[in-house]
Amino acid sequence: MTIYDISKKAGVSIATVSRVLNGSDKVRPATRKKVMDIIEQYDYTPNAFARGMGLRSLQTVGILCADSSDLFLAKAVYCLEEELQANGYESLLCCTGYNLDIKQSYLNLILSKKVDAVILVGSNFIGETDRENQYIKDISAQIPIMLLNASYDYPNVYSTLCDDYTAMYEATRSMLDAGIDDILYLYNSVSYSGRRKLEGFSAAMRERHIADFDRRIRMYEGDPQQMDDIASFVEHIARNDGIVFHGVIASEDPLAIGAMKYAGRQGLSVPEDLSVIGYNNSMLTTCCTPELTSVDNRLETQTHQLVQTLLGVLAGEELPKQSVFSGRLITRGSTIFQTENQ
Amino acid sequence: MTIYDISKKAGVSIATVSRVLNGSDKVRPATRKKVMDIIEQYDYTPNAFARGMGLRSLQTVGILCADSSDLFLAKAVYCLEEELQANGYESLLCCTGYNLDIKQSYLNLILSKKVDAVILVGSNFIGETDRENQYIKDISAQIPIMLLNASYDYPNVYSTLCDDYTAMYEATRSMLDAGIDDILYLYNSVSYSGRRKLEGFSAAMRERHIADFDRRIRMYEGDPQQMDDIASFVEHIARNDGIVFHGVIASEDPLAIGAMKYAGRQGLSVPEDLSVIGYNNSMLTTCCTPELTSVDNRLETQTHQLVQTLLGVLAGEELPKQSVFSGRLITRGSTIFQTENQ
DNA sequence: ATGAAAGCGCTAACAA
DNA sequence: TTGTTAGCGCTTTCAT
Repeated sequence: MTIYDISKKAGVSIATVSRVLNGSDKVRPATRKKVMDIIEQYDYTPNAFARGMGLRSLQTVGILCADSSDLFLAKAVYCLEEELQANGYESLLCCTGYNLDIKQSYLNLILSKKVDAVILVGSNFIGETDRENQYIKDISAQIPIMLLNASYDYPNVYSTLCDDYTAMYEATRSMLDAGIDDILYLYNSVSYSGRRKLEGFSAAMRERHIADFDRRIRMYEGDPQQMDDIASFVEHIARNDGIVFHGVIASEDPLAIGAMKYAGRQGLSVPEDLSVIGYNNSMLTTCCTPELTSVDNRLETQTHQLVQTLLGVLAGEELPKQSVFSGRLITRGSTIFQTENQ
Repeated sequence: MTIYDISKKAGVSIATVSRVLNGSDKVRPATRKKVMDIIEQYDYTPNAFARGMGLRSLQTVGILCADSSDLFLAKAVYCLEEELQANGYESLLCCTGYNLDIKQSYLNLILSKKVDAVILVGSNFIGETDRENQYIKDISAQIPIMLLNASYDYPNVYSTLCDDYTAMYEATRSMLDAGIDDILYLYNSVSYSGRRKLEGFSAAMRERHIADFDRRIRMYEGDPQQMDDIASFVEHIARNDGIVFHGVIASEDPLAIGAMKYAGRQGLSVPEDLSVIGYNNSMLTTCCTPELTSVDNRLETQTHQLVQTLLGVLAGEELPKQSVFSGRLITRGSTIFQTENQ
């Protein structure tokens, strides 16, 4: 069923059908109705490809994320899709995995679909070297790039993120203020955001002149969904490396949960013997006992802002290149201290 | 940059460029190289829409899921994407929400993109009435429909699912065998799969002649990611409705976690005072203390099977309309009984 | 092995 | 208000 078939059946030209389809106001109501009836009767849907051939926008944005089964990324994608849809945009999602080459080819692919913009979800799309980020420059020459939870300063690239550095700095300060200074820092990603968190932690520790704090910074390289493996990893640090700690700060909630699990195995009680802070304020924080204190990076606020910025950019407005939100520590049972925030 | 530009620069015709692009073997190696060099030099990617105009397959399948932030659905989508990509297919994801009308329009949308097939993830795409499922019939006339975790008997519709009825029946039996027969059954969805689980539970209870067991079947209608709300819901059942129970079986892990949280609040210990069984064997099962016994519905096995079936169907093979896997109970600390399965 | 040319289904000038 | 027509970029016969 094509526009030709419809036009024939309706006794009008294809242009008129096209006008009806695109909601042009230059169609007589009677004509419109006649055409609409045929369209509905035959349940006709215009071919998206033929339509895409025209030059105009397709009201579509590409969303790339490394791993849609990651709790944080999945929620981000969901919020973005919802928000975009509410504003009349479709979204095209690709999960790229964590390999940069693949990312690049996915981006080309998505570009070939004439998206109006692309959203890169998560900070692992930004590398440390210029060469790694070249692909961003290339693409931004064609369409706007929106970064969620990452930052890159370049024309036509817009960043929305949480100030992970300060959030982590303050979370660390809270723990230090509670008198705990032998803190194990767990992380599992060296992405932009991962590095910022680590820097925030280090800054707070250095400021308080905590000796050898970097001996207690450990990277977990296993599957972050396997709490048992994480617990074993922590156990190994405590036992084999002889590291003593009364606090754990993790760059992701699952790592923190793993640390709590370790505590459980050792008969240590949380928070009396071990204080634990996670990051992302995900659903997991309320699944464990005690509940997990965690940094809320205001994902929904971020996705909302990102889409608003995107709409503005597409409308040709001048908008800030970077929108930074503050994180906030949500205090729950896994820490003994209180903070001034709710 | 179009195929014309490339052909001009390479000094060949567009047909030759097209052949190179599509890996035809009717191109002299020297010519191929000449063209490839230009393509790479200009980082040219063919326009997907123009390409889509031709009648052939675009090697794309549409994936629809209600809510990509749901732990189970997100993982399913991820596994499917991965598996499809490994087999040279792209995927187009749409999150539809739980409203049927929207589903329908999404499906039309996805169809207009000439996908080779569509995968419906989760059982909430199948309604109870014929009218609700009419859209499936319509679409299956055009392309194959793959159902994950749902079943519908119709030509060109292929189902891959877990036998939720039996899995839940056996889980219930396990609990009954352990001497617990005042069981609270929590659920939050009346989807096909939700109904099957409930039927399995009821069958086991009826078989043992448990009196009034249906008084302890309760539907939670709030946000399933809010453990606290779930806990309050359970508390309400216990207190206001005066229901006594020493076991909880839930149709989803989060509901079970909520029940454990309720137990924690009441000073009840799990599993001594309350045995709890969840469903899906998600990441959450190892986040709580004690860990949650849960039914593993073998998601990865299912997604693998689904994609294999899909590839076969697209290749014109004759394949079973329905692939059913058995669930298995993974016993963890939230129950006292042991089962024979690992 | 390569090129010329006819569509694919639609949009958007331009005419009427 | 409606119709005619020229592309959009590519694939695919059909010639050569």
